[in-house]
Amino acid sequence: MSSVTNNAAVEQPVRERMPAAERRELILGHASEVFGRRGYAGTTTEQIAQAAGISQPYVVRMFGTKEKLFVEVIERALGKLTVAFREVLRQHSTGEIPSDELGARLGQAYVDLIEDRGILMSLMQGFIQGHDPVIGERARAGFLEIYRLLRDEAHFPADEVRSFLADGMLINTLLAIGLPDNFEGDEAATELMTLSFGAKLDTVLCAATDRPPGDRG
Amino acid sequence: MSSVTNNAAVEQPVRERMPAAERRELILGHASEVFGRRGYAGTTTEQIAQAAGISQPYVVRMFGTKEKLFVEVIERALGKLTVAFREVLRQHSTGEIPSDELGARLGQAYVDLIEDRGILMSLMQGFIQGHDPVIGERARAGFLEIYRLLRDEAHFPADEVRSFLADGMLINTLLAIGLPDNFEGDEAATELMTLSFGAKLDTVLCAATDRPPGDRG
DNA sequence: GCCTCTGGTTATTGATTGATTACTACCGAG
DNA sequence: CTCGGTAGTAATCAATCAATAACCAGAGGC
Repeated sequence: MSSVTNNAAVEQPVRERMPAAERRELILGHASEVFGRRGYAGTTTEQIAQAAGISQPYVVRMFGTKEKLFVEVIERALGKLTVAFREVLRQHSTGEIPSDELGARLGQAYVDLIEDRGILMSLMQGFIQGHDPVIGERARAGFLEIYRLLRDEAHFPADEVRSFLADGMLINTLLAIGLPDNFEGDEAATELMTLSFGAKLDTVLCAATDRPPGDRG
Repeated sequence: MSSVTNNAAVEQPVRERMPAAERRELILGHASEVFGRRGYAGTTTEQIAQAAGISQPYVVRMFGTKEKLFVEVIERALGKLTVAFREVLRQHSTGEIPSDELGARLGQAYVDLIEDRGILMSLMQGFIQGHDPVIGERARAGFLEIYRLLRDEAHFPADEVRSFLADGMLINTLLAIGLPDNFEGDEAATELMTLSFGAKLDTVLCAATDRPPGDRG
């Protein structure tokens, strides 16, 4: 054995074997992030592979095609979103949350999702891809699914649902243009973000720069 | 003169020479539409060329690079948006529009822009491209420009501006997922679109299917 | 009638990129 | 121990695409 081989053995195998299901979820997580940042067409399977620390062909083979991977990504994001909402609804149904707080709590649940930016951004990238026959179909269905959930399960008046969704789309857009990462103290940007992100502002700004919460530099 | 030549003269030359400035604007218009539908990375210069009825290299040579073309497209969209808003503000300053109607009129001006879908959609595609160093920079600056216009020139309270922008982003998202073209009578979709597009609903649905306004098929 | 500027075109190329193929390594069961 | 299934990789390919180069045509001044 050469010393090189010895070294390789000593330096901890960064890539270890992993059960397929676990690897799959790991890829989906990284794909969410990359797709969310660069969009469907703007992302290469190679970029996702690098983010996940594996080879490009493995990404493709595990999901069949890039398109199928993307659909799974937005399906997963949609799932996480509805789970978060339904959890709030469950707490409401058990009396843990009074009716006059339900709206605020659902809003809070949405804003909390900002922390995993991949979820909201990849969803938004799915929405913007509405012209695509496959992706668009899922995007529309997903959007309406959320609409119905808020109207029929949370029993919000239709226009309140509309307003709720509008606020969500503004949040998505502000994240998409990268305002928290590039506002550089701009007064208008700060004001708009304060109004839009509310109590979560700190978290949003820290996620951008990797500073601990509370540190305004 | 041969009869062929005569024919050609009669059948209007589909491609005639055109002053550069005019050709430029024509390309920008078609590029808005295609970029707006398929996104920056998802659009090829060839698709834009075909839409504009010219060759692909001509598109590239006229704008230098695909990226520069895209930046010009969102710059143009931003321009049309601010012109529309400032026209309302001008009418307000001359007393043609009372103060208590200003918000509704600005909203109307935005919704009116739906008719040229390329404008709103290409802008949105610019927003979603926020990670790009060149495009993102322009997208952020443009968004904040609109924010300041509404706050400092229309004198809206900050939270009303936020709410106004949120409504706009919802409209953009509904158009992006292609809901007006693919709702197929879905009750929830109809309700949401009615609330979001208001009086412009007819126009939106007709632009989708090329039916004259009023015809609900 | 020639010349040149403007408004185009065709042909081509070098890089990317999603996908396929064929191979290797590890691990647990019998 | 070996055999098969699972978890991967390296090598390669066929398309696609933005960009460049080289060329062509009409119109108008001189």
